[in-house]
Amino acid sequence: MARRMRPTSGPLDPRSKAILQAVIDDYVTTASPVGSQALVERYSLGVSSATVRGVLADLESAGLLSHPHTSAGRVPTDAGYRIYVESIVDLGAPPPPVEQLMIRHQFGQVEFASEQWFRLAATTLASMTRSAGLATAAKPIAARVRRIDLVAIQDRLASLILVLREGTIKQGLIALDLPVTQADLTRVANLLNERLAHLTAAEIVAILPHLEFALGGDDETRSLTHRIAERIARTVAEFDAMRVEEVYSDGLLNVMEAPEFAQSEKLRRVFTALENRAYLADLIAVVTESGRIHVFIGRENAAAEMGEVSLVLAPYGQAGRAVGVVGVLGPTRMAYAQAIGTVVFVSGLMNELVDHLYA
Amino acid sequence: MARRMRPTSGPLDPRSKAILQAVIDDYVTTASPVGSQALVERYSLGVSSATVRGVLADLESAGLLSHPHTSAGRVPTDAGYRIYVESIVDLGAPPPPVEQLMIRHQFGQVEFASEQWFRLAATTLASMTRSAGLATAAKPIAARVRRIDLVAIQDRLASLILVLREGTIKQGLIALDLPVTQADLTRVANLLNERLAHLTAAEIVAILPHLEFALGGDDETRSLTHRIAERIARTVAEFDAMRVEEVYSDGLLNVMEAPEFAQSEKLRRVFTALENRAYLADLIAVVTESGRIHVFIGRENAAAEMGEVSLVLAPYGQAGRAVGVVGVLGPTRMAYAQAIGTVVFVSGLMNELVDHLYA
DNA sequence: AGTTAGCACTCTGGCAGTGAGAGTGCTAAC
DNA sequence: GTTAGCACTCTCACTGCCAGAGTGCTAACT
Repeated sequence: MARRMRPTSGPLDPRSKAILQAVIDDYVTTASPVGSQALVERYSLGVSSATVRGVLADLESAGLLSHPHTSAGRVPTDAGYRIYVESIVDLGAPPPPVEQLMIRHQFGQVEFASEQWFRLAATTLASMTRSAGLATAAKPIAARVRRIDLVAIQDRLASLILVLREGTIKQGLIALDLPVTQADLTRVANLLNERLAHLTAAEIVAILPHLEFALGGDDETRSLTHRIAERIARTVAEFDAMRVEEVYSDGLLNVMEAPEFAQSEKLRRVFTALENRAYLADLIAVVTESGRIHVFIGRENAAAEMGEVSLVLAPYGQAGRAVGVVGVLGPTRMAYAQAIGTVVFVSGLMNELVDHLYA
Repeated sequence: MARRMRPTSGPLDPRSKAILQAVIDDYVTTASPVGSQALVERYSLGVSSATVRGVLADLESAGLLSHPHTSAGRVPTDAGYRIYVESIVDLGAPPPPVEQLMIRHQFGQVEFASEQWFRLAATTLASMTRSAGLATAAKPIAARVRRIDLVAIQDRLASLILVLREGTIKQGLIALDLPVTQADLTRVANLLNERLAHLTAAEIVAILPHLEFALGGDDETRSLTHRIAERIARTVAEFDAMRVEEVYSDGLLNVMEAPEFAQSEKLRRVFTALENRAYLADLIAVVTESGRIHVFIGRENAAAEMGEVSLVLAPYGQAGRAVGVVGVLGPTRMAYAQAIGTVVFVSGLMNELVDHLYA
């Protein structure tokens, strides 16, 4: 039985690989353990069920398949999925051209640089993969101010509205020492727009000392302008420091439909993991830093709640300027090829949109 | 057996009412059908289990209780809950003073007129009632423009930023016939701010014809200004026409924990109903129009997916100016008294905030 | 050597049967 | 009108049982 002696770490011979792939394909569609007979019937492997049984036993001792119980078929382990994913990660199965066209069309109709991009990305991913779709906004490394506006709310209360280059709008309140009119605020806003447009937080801080001298007007106006400029710098810096602003998700219902989540307890764990976004933020950081697509499979996830789901996440945007993440979340038993192809496609689309924004 | 002959439509005698209430209280906490013995043990009803059995049989034939099977205890029907709710709807059980104080404090820390209000309301309701919390923004009947800003994006593309009195920010793109600079746009924005501030959509439309004459500047600027003013009127009108902008929700996980949703199929139906927001929008319309708290119990809901959940929804705001809705969603087996008390309390808080905004 | 047919073995899932427990409805006495 | 007593019903958990599916092993075959 030299076969059984093969070191578990070595690369798989083609036949074993084909059979592993067949097991995974079958299990992904049927959701039930797959036996040797079913394999020879459904896939043209060119060998008998007895031979397949031998290979299955090998794959199991290599840790790629598992056995719910003696007389059940085989189920892929996370390691098995891993091997499978490694062999397809570079390409996946891209969506059919017709769908690609449809989706391009939809993206064309959505407003420039608005949060609708990300919602649409999540929705598209969800409906194409029948899993949950995830998307984060493209977050600039160092955001730049595009436009500043000040709105009088009450005597001593103003609202600061900050439009960043990437289209993000930040709003905040400013309490004032002295009563001001909308006209005062408009004047200050115009001044600030002149001086601060296109600057980053650091650049604003750098010119703060020079700002006061450059300004005309009375003492109060100068001090007010200075305070607001500081506030703007702080707001932009806070935005820069945020790891992930928000994760848009859609199609969580698709995940609920998977038979493995029929007992709502498991489902609950997944939702809990998603609701506390810290873990997701970690994964997103990994993906953006590496700059390439990642597949996180089941228990490979550090978070125990994620033990039965997989994530396919891809970064998009321009490294060093603005990056975001799109991806899908589904049961470990996921159609990885399709999921990877779709995520790659959508991240490509988002790349184009970001390029357009920075052109 | 005169007892059994009582017309089912008549008002309940005090003892029956007390027993119905005991059944509901017990069932709400234990989630399992309650029998006559359990009732006499746990509640001081002053009568024997045999008597209670008689009353239970009456309540059942009146359609207020039901019987999963011969030898199980009683379970309240939707009609039973309805009777119960009618008797407490005016007051409910307000949250304990300590909690009230804590929540007031939290609301005090949140920014004025921002969406954080509504998120906080939903979160607060969720954690206090251990159900899902819901909240919509206070939607003005006729929104007024507070501030207009125009940002140059590209040569012939500008972004319109519209701040409404209620704090809502609307953003939209405007394609331009001729290339313009940010300076041009700023000039136009200043003009528009002068003329359109504090106006409603209808009022803007009314002054549109006079706008052009009043303006100086060249033909192009005049036509641009006119076009943007039209666009503003349209945007505000669209906002007015929207029934419900967004429903913030939190604590859906709490609902997942209820034993009646252990099979995820039922859960899925509820989520589906919430995801397609049309039905929720209907309910919200009912509540805002009536101006009072509403309890929608189980199958009373027209939407079949909602057959196993109840909603407690209360309006807040100022009738005729701006109204929104807060509430909770939970299993039919819900602690109605607590839920009603909490919703009333939170809607009161939101009232104060709105009053402050319009003061 | 690798492959295959045959076969004994194991384990699950569904089904019927059983008994304890809970709760009812009815009746007769208070 | 209320209560005690009791026969009755129905569920739930447990058991034993059987068919079916799938395995692992061995011996024969190419």
